[in-house]
Amino acid sequence: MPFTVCTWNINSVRLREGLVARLLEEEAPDILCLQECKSPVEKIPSFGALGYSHMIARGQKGYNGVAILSKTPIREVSALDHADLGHARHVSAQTEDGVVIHNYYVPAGGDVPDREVNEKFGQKLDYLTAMRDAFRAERPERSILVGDLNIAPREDDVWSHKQLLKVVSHTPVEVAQLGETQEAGAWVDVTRRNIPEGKLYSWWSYRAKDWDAADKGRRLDHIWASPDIAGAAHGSRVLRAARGWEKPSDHAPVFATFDL
DNA sequence: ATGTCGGGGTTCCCCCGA
Repeated sequence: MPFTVCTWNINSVRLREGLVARLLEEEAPDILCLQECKSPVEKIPSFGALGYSHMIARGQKGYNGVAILSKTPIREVSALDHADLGHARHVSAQTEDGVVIHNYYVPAGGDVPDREVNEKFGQKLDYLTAMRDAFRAERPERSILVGDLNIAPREDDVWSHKQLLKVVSHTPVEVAQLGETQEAGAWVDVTRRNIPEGKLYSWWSYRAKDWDAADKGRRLDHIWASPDIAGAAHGSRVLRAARGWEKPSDHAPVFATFDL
């Protein structure tokens, strides 16, 4: 059975309840993973009326927050507070088919890419180290990792490699750290396996006058799979149009389909 | 330094975080 997963940094699930509903109605993924819900779990709107009656989430007031919505039953596997930040940045759940879905919101890391002067950058690196160590301790199998990883690793994942080398999200130290995390789990970057060539973005700043025309994007949102199921993935895409919806999130949804 | 958003609190503006 084909199985479609979607990841979307929604930047407030309560403010954008209507956009989530639109996505579910128009695209009907089997699983939708949200980040930056910015809501306590009990205040996340229900999407049960649209057929998504199962949700596993972690939330906190005002910041962060991750949720996994599903058409079919899912059971919680874990909710990890990597680097002991006290944040709601991860939750994982297992489908009835035995597939584990990890939903991550990696810290953005502030403005200055130097942990000596910017504590948030240090927290981002520490968070990635903790992720890496968790996958070294237990190699993922039959698993999918999605989320806003807040790093655009490849040169063609940003509008200008040269101009972003010192910008948090594309610095060599972050890219190396993300690479270690990916390697620790033998994770396959499904999006780039399916779309190996060309510029590809999932985020465009609110600050650009005309985000579409300027197209100064970055690929911060990712779908990875463990090597045992990565070959089953196809149909990866970014729903760029959602960035142009009314009162949009600054991130676009990313999709992949698995024949499992 | 700046741009534009969202949330929360010391609210009807200001701060933080992104």
